[in-house]
Amino acid sequence: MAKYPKIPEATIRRLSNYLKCLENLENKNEKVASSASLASICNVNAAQVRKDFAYFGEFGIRGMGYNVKELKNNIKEILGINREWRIAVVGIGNMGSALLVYKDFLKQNYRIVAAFDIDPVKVIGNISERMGRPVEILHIDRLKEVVAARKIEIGIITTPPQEAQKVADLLVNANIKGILNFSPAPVRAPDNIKVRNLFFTSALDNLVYYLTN
Amino acid sequence: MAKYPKIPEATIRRLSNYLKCLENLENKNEKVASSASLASICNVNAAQVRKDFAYFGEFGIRGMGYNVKELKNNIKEILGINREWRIAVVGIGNMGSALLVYKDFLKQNYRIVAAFDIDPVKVIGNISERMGRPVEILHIDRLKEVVAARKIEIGIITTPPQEAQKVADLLVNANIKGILNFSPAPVRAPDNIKVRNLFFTSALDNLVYYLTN
DNA sequence: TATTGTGAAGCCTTTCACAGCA
DNA sequence: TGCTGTGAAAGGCTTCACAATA
Repeated sequence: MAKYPKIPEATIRRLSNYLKCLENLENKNEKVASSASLASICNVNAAQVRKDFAYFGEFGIRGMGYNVKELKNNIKEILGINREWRIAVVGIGNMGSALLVYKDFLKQNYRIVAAFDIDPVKVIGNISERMGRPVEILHIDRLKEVVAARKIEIGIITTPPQEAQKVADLLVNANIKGILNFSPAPVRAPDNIKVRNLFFTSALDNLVYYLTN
Repeated sequence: MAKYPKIPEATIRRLSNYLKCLENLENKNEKVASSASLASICNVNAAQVRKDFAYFGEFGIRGMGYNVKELKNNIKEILGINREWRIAVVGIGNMGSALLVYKDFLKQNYRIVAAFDIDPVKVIGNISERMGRPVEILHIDRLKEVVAARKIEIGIITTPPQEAQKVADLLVNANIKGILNFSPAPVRAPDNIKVRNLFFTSALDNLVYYLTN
């Protein structure tokens, strides 16, 4: 732990973005990117780009720029995503089902290795089977057992909002390390568990604010 | 426009969060919330909460706190979401279909009034029909016409990443005002169009960074 | 008395400007 | 020459501490 000195949170957020942009450049067969070109793609200042990287090392070549592939790998290592992360999805409705087959997770080494619902039989009949059922849907009662057996570290919540906190508690009890909550009700967990609440409406709210003001 | 003075971007982001927390409190029949209680739920400093609101007016009662319902309405007005916003979803795969029936959008006055795909016939046979088809799936060629006819202001992109920029260009051409991109490829648009790229993996990347470091 | 609203201080982040280097 | 890496300056945000007040 504490592999790096104190890094601005905003820098960490931007790293993910740089990564997506670099993958894009790689797909276009671009080998090199300058801080200026990355900055323009990501809507930030070029000095910001250089400073963000400089927290972690000297990744660039003066007079040249950054090697796209190398920089990509460096960012992955910084973020800790240069290895597989095993994930459980809880709540296999429409959104949960969509995530089970979401292609970008696979590409990024995020592996959904278990799926849970309160009513797996119904779910299989309704949605998941039609999507090719990438993982078996299990009853929520088996959460703790399966999280341990399959070495799952992250839980994604895609239940209705009324169930979200209950599921979060179950995940904590199952010794999960981190929770990503897609349901529209904020969930809490003890301080040693990292929680991210991702509200779809927040992205729209933000957009709308800047459209209005 | 410019209804308010210069507000920190972070404040706008937090307002959405306060709103979700207030809705939660309202569901629990809480009538009043103090800056301290909101702060603890939202993991911010109490002075921060008060300052965030103070940019826009005096919403609280000294010695008492904030009236949950009033504060909720004030935030909605600030964000500009105290009216209906009409939305088109482009790309009706698993994620697009899930958004078409996403309940929290309805609750928040976000109305998906059109859905587009390159192959509406196939989509209807595959996914959307099974979800009760809340809106008719139209061919992407009709985008511009339908955006105008239905007074659509926001476009959501849920296509595969290779198509995302093309769709963004079509939305711009259709005189959309804002774009929310759910595909994992960043899209760009002229400065007068507001764009938000929402990458699911970014939320995981962030979580993983703090799990690792 | 309890809690808001807020000026001022402190801290953190961004940007500038240029030295350093391939 | 051109672009990175970085110290210093500028700017912005958060927190403190307390006056205001229901």
